Amino acid sequence: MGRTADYSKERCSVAATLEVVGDPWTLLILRDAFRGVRRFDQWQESLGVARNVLAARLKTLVAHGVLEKRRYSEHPPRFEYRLTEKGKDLRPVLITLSDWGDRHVYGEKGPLHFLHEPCGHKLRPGLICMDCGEPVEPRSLRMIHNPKSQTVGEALAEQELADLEAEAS
Amino acid sequence: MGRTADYSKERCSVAATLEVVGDPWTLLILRDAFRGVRRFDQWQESLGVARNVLAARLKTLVAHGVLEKRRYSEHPPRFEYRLTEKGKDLRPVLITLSDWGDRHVYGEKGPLHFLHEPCGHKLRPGLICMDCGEPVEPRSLRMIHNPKSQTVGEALAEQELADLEAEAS
DNA sequence: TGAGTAAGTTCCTAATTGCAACTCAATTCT
DNA sequence: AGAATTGAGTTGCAATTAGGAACTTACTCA
Repeated sequence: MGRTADYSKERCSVAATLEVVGDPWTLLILRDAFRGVRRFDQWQESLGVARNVLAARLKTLVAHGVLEKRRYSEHPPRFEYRLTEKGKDLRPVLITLSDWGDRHVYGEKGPLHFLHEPCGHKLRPGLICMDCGEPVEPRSLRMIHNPKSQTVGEALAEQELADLEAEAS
Repeated sequence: MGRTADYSKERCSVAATLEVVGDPWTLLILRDAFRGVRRFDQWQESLGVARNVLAARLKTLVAHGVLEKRRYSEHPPRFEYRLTEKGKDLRPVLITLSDWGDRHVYGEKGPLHFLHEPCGHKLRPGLICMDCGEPVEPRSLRMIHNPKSQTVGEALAEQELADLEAEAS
């Protein structure tokens, strides 16, 4: 049937996230959004992505509540896309992706990095457990998987309903 | 020309990582690898991915040094795939993806989570700066982008050379 | 001898991406 | 005033890719 990967029958939070941001280009669109890109043509020029694909991606990101579409000019009707809080919460994903690319593809000379202003260093991110404050060691984690929970598709549908209700109020 | 997203001309560590793990299914293949999956048919059954696609993904993950292919039986020739150190370093990416899905799709009732054994809580991951130890606040980061650095394609090519030399020695 | 398993490969079809050109509404240059 | 430009897409077509199922290869086990 040739459609692209469909994770909606998985029961997994990783798959759930990928169902929203896992399409080709989507994460780079979001990277640009964090850099301040808000308009169609800025993305198009920055990424060189096909315009129809960009239009489709923006539409689904808006549908999932990651970006918000706003009219910023009435008279020539013009729109911009801004990260919602939900979208901004994806920053750690971008940071960890960037860090891996830096260390394993570019070998410390990465072209994109984050400056941590309080200390003035290039950010080397580390994960901690917010409950005990300790750094997360690989050995200290157990992966737990509850096969009885909702599928990604079910959870996304419910999420959309909740979004609609929130808007209505 | 209809080929799927090609990030190799970007100059960006995020794009670099996605060039390696950004194909459909790849991150779920890695998620399973972290859960202990090592064999072709285990992945095939767990994901329901087409076998040709799975074979192709495993091949590129091995080529990029994220997985290692080992023969675990001589006589019926049988192979398994294990995460390399480079592959294990992707764990923070999976953790942040999982955390976002948990919070924004499943709403705290996620089907997959990580148990932090030292403190016994479900892991709520937080990012810190490893230089100063402070938590990373969105406001405290500046994104720096050096447009003169290598493209993703150049860096990956160099990386592969380095891998080959390391093997030869 | 026949069934079963692991790890793929091959073949075909259907979706999707990529690309370029085109639309539409309004604004600015000449 | 008319022409060109800008922003934000849409439309149509060709080239790939993913999906699906069957087929191969090389053994083991009953």
